[in-house]
Amino acid sequence: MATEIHRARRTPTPTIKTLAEMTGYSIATISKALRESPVVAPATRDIIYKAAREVGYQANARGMALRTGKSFQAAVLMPVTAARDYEWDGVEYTQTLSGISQALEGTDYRMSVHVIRDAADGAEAARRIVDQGLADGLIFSGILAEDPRIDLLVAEHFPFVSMGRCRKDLSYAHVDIDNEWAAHAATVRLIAGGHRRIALVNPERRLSYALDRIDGFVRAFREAGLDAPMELIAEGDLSTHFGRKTVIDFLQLDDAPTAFVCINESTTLGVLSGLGSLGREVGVDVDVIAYDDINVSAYFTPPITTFYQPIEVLGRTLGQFLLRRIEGEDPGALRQVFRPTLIARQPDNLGGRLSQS
Amino acid sequence: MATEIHRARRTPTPTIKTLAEMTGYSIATISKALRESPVVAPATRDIIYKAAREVGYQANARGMALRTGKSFQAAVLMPVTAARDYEWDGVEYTQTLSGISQALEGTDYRMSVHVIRDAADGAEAARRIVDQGLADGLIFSGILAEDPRIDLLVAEHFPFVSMGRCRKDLSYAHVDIDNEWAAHAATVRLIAGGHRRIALVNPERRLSYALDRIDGFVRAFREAGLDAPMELIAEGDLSTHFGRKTVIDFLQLDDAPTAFVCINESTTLGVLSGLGSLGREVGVDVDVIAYDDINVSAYFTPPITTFYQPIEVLGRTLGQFLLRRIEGEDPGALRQVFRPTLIARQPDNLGGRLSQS
DNA sequence: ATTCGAAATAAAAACGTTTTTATTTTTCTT
DNA sequence: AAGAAAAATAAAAACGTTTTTATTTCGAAT
Repeated sequence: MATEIHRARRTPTPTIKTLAEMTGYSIATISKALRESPVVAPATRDIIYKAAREVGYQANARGMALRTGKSFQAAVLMPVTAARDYEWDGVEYTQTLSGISQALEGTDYRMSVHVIRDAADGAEAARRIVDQGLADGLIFSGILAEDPRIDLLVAEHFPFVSMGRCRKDLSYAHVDIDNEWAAHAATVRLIAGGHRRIALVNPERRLSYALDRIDGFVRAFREAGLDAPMELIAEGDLSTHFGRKTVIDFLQLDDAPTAFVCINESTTLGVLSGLGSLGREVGVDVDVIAYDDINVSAYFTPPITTFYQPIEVLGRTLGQFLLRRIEGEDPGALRQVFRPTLIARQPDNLGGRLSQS
Repeated sequence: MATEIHRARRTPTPTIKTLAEMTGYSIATISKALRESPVVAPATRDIIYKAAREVGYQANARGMALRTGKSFQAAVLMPVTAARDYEWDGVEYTQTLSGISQALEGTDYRMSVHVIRDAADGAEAARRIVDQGLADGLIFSGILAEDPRIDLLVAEHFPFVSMGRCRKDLSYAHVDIDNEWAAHAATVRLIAGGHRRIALVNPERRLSYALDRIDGFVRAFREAGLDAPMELIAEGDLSTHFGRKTVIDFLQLDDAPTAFVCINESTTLGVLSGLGSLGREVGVDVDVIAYDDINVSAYFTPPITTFYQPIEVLGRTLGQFLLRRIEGEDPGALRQVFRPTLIARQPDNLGGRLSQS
């Protein structure tokens, strides 16, 4: 049997050298022309472009990378729950990645994803990316009140954009959801409905946005001249299990909550599951306001009032900001805080009904 | 004000040249020693390794890439729904990515994610990855009965592993879930429970696993000496909306189904939502068997019987297979089909109860 | 008409590897 | 002890760019 020819190269992939031979110019001129350098004569530029198009020239990323020291990679740290038994942890990353990738489209940058299991893991990954030059920029979320990654990257002058803000006063590019505002709005709404015992189903306190939400929650009570029920702030991971457990625990209290503000869709499902098990009905016995990550609250039974913020938009902004950071733009100019929109699906006036009886 | 020094290099990152100077050997020997080439004397190797450890030498990926023509990237095509109104979809992809990344840990490979919006997009991405050498291997899912990506990659001898099998008789590395078996098992279970009118909530027929599931569905009926109700096979995207719509449509039929076999968790939620709207109760009026992607069916009200397959394991296998493919291993040896386990949470014997009345 | 300076292009070096080829050193054979 | 073969190492080339430095060309000024 004849030897098989693997991957027979039809034409040896065109390089800058190919173009040099085609046009008679030197490779230096070719390079400059393609980079739109002003030193090369317009006429020459045109000729070179034409040749490039003709053979379908694509700059070799590896050559560029070696010479420039860049990697043309935008790294994203993607958190994945470390739990052995996987539970939906409500971390909706596909949309984020989609948004980032949209922003990167048409540029020389590719998106590389680094899975991290916890905060320490994330810090280590950031360190590695910086030290080994694995990427030219970094995007990450799950920002801690004191986040070592932000400290590191700011100190190293490494381009990055965080999804979320830490509590330190540093200048860095970021995109965030206005959690303080949203928690405030949700709580105000429930207080207006007559609720006084409102539970906040919240993430762990070391997460920066957990604190933001507590701030908003407390402010709503304060503005109503009430004391916020701090003992009704549950702290945990974002799993469905946590939502369920919280409801079951809290409803055993003497002075049980009549309403729940949930952190995300995953916990909301758990809250509904818990209420179902206890025979309580949403909108009748208890009110729930949630955060809609994946646009599915409409399908819960009953549909739940939520705050909605399309994550893909955040992702796109993250990507755009990162590109600008990599270009050297000042981080101070690159910040955006989104306010989610309220989608009312429940009257949230259980309290009102209660007081009538 | 003095000029600020950005990223002051403490020590200029050690290269192979640094080691050459340290040890007195030539860079050629250093390279060979680090690559564990047998031509270099063991004693020399030790000296070089020691020096490498001492300065914390890390091979420069860009240099390696240029010289070897490799990219040290494992590309993953991640499908994201093109729908404007985002619906729960692809939530389980984070688990896949996590598994792949686990397999890549400790190797020189990084994971780059390419978001694709539809099948055509995917084919184009694959083409680009091959032509531009963007990666050394490729992983993708959402396999069509006739998948152009598989055709392309097989023809190009490009290393890849698919999550799912196409219907053509080709030799290629793949990982899959035994959908035929699972659909069969679910249907058998419902038939045994007394159901005759069983609906299959299925993905579009051009997807290979949609056909597998139909095969299993039909086989279960045939083995029971019955005709499969082909008119009760609903075809659509995997959205929650689709699940809901299917239920509402089907329950208007004269000869409406008494049971539903669902494709995934998202559609299941839609099915439950639909049943809720119609005032039907799961386990009383209708039985449902689902596929559990993200382990939350236990939290539905009521909990739903599901087939469960930890996606992360699939991801890990995908990654491992890809590495072996890149090493040049024969694709014929790299195939694995997983059978999900049944988690019974409902008796599924509504039919039995019906026939008693 | 020379010379000068600017504009355009070419040549050469460099980025950090791996690999091929060449050279030196060692070991063995007689 | 000389020579050949084998082992170990060194030198050089190459991968495809970008960038710095050098050279050529051309028009303008004297």
